[in-house]
Amino acid sequence: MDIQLKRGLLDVCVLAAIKSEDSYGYKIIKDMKPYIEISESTLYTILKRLELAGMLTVRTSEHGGRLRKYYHITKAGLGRLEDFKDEWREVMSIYQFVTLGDTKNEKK
Amino acid sequence: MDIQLKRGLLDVCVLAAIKSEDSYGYKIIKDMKPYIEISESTLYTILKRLELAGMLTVRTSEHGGRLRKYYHITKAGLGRLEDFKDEWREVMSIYQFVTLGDTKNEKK
DNA sequence: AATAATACTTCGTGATATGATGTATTACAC
DNA sequence: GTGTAATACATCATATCACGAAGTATTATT
Repeated sequence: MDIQLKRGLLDVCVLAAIKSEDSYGYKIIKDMKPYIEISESTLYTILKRLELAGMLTVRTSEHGGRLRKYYHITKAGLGRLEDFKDEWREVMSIYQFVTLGDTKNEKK
Repeated sequence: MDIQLKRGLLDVCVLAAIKSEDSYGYKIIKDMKPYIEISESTLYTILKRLELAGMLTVRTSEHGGRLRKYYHITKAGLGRLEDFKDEWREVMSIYQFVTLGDTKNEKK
C-alpha cells in the first residue's frame, strides 16, 4: 500500500489497537498486521509521539522475566478517534471527487 | 483536515482534476477547493512530480497575453487513478479496524 | 548449541506539504 | 489613472514522518 496513504492512518490505528485493552509493542504490530503493516521502528516512534501528545500513558511491567511496556489510551486519545471519524466524512467526499464520472454506464 | 491524511490523497486529486479535460494551476486549485485545500506551492510541486513520473504532460499556451501551462493526463496517470481505487479497498478495511466496536448498541 | 521469536531502542535518510517570498500581467474599483 | 485584487507560476527553507539498518537482551524451540 502507498506510503503516503498510510500516513494519517497509522496514528489512529495504533490508538485503535489499544482502545479496548492495554497492549504492548509487539502485540500491537501483530494485531494490526491483517489490516496494515507497520515496522518496529515506525511503531515505537509513533508510540512516543502519541505519549508526548497525551494520547496514551505508559506503564512498564515485568512479564516472564522480561520488561514489557504497556500502553493505555487516555481521554484525549479516545477524542482523537472520535475526531478521526468526523474527518472521515471529508475523506469520503474527496474520494467521491477522485472517482467522479467513473461509473461504467456514464452519461454525457 | 489533518495534514497526514491529505498525503496520498493530493496526488490523485490533482490527477482527477485534469482527468476529463486539460487544466491549469489556478483552475485546479479552485476546482479542488470544495473538497480539499491545496496551496499554490504544494500544487506546483505536485504537478512537477507527476510530470517527472510520466503521469501528465505539459503544454504552454498563451491566454489573454499571459502564459498558461495546461496539464494533460497520460495513460499512466489514468492507471494511477485505477490503482487508487484498488488501494481504497484496503483503506476501507483499515477504517473498519479503527472504528471496530464503535456502534452505539454494542454487544459484549 | 543454535536458531527463532519476543521486545524495545537509536540513527540516518528520503519524501513531501507548506509558508514565505518573488515576478509579472490583467481586471476592477475609486 | 492609480491602487488593489485577481490571475499565474516559481523557488527556497523548514518541519514532519515512515522506514530500513543495526543494536541489545531474554525466552522458546529444534
